[in-house]
Amino acid sequence: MGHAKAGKNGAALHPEAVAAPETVPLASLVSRLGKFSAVESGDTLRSLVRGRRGYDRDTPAWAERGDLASIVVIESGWAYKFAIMHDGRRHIADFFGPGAICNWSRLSRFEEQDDILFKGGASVTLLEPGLLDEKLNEDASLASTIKRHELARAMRTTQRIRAFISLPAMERTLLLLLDFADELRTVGKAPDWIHTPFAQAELADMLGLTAVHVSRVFKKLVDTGIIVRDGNSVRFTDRRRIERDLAYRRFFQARRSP
Amino acid sequence: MGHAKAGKNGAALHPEAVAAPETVPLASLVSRLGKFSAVESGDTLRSLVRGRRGYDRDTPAWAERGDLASIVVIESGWAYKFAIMHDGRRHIADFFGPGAICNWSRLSRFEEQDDILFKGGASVTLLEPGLLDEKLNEDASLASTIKRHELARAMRTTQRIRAFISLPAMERTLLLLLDFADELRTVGKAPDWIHTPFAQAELADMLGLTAVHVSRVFKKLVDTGIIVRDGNSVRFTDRRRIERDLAYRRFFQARRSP
DNA sequence: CGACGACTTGACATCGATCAAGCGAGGTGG
DNA sequence: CCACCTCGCTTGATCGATGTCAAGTCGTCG
Repeated sequence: MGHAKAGKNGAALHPEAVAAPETVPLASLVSRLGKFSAVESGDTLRSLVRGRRGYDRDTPAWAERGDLASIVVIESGWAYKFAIMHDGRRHIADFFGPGAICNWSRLSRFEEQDDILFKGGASVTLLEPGLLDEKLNEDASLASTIKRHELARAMRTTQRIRAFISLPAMERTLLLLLDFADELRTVGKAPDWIHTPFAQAELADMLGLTAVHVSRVFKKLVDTGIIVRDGNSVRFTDRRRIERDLAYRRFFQARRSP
Repeated sequence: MGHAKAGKNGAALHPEAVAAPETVPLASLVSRLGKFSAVESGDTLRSLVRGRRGYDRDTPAWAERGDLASIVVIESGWAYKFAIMHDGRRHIADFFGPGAICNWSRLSRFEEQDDILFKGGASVTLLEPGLLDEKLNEDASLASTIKRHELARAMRTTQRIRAFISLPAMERTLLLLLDFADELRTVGKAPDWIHTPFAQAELADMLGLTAVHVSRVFKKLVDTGIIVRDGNSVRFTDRRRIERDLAYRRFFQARRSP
């Protein structure tokens, strides 16, 4: 992941990371929510749009400076939530793929004071927080859909945290890759090839490892035939088996066509 | 902690762990909430009590079997939330001291399917979930108090998770001890001596370490003069310094008397 | 007294971090 | 267009941190 072939802003060179700017806003989010409800919620949500924004290079947004006053929804590309620790290390607590809501949750409405970094090539839609709350109070079906979506994220995070605290590096890394695949599945892609624009140093800050060790873990995973790499992307040779071995629980199931 | 001197059910021998059975129910919880609001909420809460229960030895409660259908509030003693991982290891995700609500949160209302273990000597009060929701909808001030209390817990957990993923064993352990002190502070104790009934094997399952290594870490902390031990209890020689070094954030402040 | 559980300690193996060097692709400036 | 720089990744050598296995101590409980 983040291999040199993809360039400095890896995502910018990949079609799925720059496709969105001309599409209808919130397409990714609406597609995600469709996995949790048959009700079409696009029009309601689109009435809350306050603006859009694209990032051609990695761009941090600082909570303190009010950069995150609007609700941010990823249209395309990726972002992550991070914090600097007392020893100077950066910890990345969560990541966001297309359709994810970065800085709002009805489950835990308190201020997460974490900052967010938008990866180069990402584009986002901004929503009005007050209006969203209002809509959700009116529209119980939409509220319940969003709640189930948030719930799935929360449970996936719980599963990941458990692994990152207790398991060795290889299993942590595999589980993170499975989470990436899960995140991609949310927007209808059930990709063999898992692609994200994250650099190994960023993976390290998610995993609680060093970048050097992440590199070695990937090498070992390739050498033992567990994954195949092509530039920025990764493929499991037998994903089912890995999921079984790790007791991995999927939270974003592909939905039968209605 | 959990040193042999305290016996098999460590907590049972310590006065603060067996004091409650004859006191008014929910005394610990009400005392905690007093840190977040000047409003006295004892009578309202006590109207929800469905029963009480004491544990003379370590007792697991299985979510699957419906053992946790009521809301469980610790009167005295300790408990923790745990799950068994795919490799057979046990992970302990959170712990509960006197006054804590074990299996309910308004912030994240979804089912945490974790099981709970009540340490020997613990006694708990059971509340009616439906009634609590009802009360909170009626009583905005109580709802806001409880919400702030839950918020403090959530933020403390976030801080702990970060440390447990990224930091080495010694710092993890220190932070866990500070969290124990924080939990004790919630019920008005601002103890020099931090006392919990947890065994080293349990600390290990919280920290993502082995019991043997926890033992060595404690030895090193004593040898370097950072902590002093007396049987089951621990005291920091300079807590302020440790809190500063770890950038530890307290969430349960001692409240000025009103 | 004997069994047991929790903790301790030592020897050793493995995992992961650190430091340092090198490589290849892009980007930049001459 | 080429020379050079930077960035992300790789690799090797080495060190420290942590896990594993095994033996031993010390209380408690029956």
